[in-house]
Amino acid sequence: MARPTIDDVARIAGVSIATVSRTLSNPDVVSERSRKIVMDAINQTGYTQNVAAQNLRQQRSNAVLVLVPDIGNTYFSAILAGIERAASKARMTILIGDTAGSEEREEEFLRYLVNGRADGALLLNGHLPGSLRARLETGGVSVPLVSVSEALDAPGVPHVGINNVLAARQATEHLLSLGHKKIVHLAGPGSNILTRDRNSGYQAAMGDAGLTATILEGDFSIESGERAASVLLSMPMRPTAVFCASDEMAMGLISALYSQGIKVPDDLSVLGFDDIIFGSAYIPALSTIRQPRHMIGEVAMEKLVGLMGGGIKAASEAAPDATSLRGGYVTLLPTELVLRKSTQRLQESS
Amino acid sequence: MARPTIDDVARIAGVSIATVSRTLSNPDVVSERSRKIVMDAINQTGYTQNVAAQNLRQQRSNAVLVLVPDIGNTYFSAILAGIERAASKARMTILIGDTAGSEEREEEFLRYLVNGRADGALLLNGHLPGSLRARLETGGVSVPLVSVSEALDAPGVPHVGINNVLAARQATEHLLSLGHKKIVHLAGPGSNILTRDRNSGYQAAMGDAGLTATILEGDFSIESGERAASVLLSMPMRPTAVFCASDEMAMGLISALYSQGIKVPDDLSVLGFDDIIFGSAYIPALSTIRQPRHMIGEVAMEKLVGLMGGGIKAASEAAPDATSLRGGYVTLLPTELVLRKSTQRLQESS
DNA sequence: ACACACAATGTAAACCTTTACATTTGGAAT
DNA sequence: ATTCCAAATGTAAAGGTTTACATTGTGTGT
Repeated sequence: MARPTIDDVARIAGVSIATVSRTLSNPDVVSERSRKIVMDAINQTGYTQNVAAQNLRQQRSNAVLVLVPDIGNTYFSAILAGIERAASKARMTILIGDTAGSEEREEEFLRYLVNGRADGALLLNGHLPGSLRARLETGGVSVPLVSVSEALDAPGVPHVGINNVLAARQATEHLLSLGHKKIVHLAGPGSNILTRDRNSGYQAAMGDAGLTATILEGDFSIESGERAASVLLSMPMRPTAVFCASDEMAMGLISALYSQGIKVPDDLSVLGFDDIIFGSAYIPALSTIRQPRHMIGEVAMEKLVGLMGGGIKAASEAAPDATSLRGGYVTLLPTELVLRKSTQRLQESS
Repeated sequence: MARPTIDDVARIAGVSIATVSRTLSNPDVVSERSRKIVMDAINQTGYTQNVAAQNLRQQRSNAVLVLVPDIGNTYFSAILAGIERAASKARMTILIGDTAGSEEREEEFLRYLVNGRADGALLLNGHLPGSLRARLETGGVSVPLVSVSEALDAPGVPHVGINNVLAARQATEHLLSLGHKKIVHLAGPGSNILTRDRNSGYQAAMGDAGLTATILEGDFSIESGERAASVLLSMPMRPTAVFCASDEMAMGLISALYSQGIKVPDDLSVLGFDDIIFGSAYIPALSTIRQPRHMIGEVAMEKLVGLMGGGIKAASEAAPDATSLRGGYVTLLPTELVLRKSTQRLQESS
């Protein structure tokens, strides 16, 4: 027997299909009696609405596209968990698209927005291909979009993330307060907006202290942290502290230093960024800047739902101390310095 | 101007909508000339097929549900990356459902299979609610399903994962070969099929060596590794090696031991499981059993696509040395012992 | 010149809902 | 009893495809 349709239910209940549809979508307008009969028929048949038909008729999918550069990366997957949560609260389905660094795949996924597979998108990849940007804004019918974590270079797209310049300044000042003067920043890829912000926060703090800034470019990965170790050690004036733009790089760095006999924090202080879950079990336990990744995801999703005119209740309540800029277009969630064992006061001996 | 439909394209091209549909879905049956005209019209209008209409008509969604216990967990997210990859190759969309341990959410997501949102599912959560199990098999129209990593207790559902008893035996024998005799196994939750398999692999190896097995129950998390440290230290006969059922637990354990002055591997050898990316940057670098998580995901997805009658080419080629049991129902991918620094030969001194 | 086969195209139905609008029903007010 | 109104229900159209079947056109073999 084929899947039951609304007609089957209507026939069994002895009402019209309109009544069946209404008991499901808008129960208040149908009489108590009918509602009961219909529900019985539904239970009896095991009927569920066909979403394809629903989507077709309603011209929306109740789904949102989430574009991530790498779903396997803890940094993103934690944000995804937050997104999932908010989505489920708003009864939305999420379609996760892993671009894997390919612009082609990126475009492919973004087509979901025009072919009706998704009603809006959360962009965690810091990029919106021009080909689609134009298209999405054609005719003034702009698609609900919000950039997450990594801001978009497009104007007018709401954003939720952290204040990277502030966070980097906070990080640098911590190291400064421990007496360090030769502090280098192991940064992310230069093309990155995140990186540019963090660089300027670091530079500002160093400048304020009358010190010279040194930036090493990495790519957030463990390996790039490892590679940084040897260049650090070969520097004419060996630094006493390094502020890494990701916990991964910090770990790679520390472990590579360790195998060359340099101990953290005794010989060198290392500060991470992100506060991924493995930092606390690292040896030494990693001092870092915490990003509220789960909340970033949640807030972003709530914002998107708001944009789509959906009826989620307290979009702002979730993040009581968020900063809003540009008239609410940009939401910056607070970061936190978490002090563990990988940074310490500069030893006078040296 | 509203989104162009197939009618618009047909009108502009001066052909029927059938021809337009055919040039898109089955180009060979339309003449070169028409194809050209139609494509021009498509480019001119920016037409894309409406998926809702397509799904409705074709009675399928080309989407699969992927049920995970926790999307934020690296273990799963790496598998997801593999799934994504294979899905994209097969031009399938994946819907990731994070059950977050709630059976209610689990059921909610599984309803996707009956309401037409998804055509099949990949189950990474080791569980299929009875309420739906019956329903899915009603009328012999069973839904394409494959369990991944954690086998299902349901019969007849294809599975792809690793040979946990073999892997655990391999792990234990490694420790044995280093001269250890007092080896305890820090296991996962007892309810878990994975755990039961690994336990028996460990027990078998210990039995073969004429040694007594000791199992400590954990839950795969860093914290449960930390907690294990104190119970390990308070054991009458302190073990010289511990085999952990996850890298997370291994790290938690090592770090908690470290803060109590016990050094790994000098005072105690620790072997992990999974080979998550952070193991190599850990101090000491973690010896572990590698699970080919990316490939597990890929193979699982390919298998599912096969079940759905889809036309993916070489489903088996991806995993040349996989073991197939029960007539292809169970695919077990090879694990690998990766030796790093956290295990070493038992020092005779003690 | 004709029949025939085959390729290309077109027509129209079907997929399953939601919802604007029309109709019915029952009761209240006159 | 009649009129009117509101609540409940029903009817039918619309949403955009795919595809079975029908039709048209073109060339081949006689």
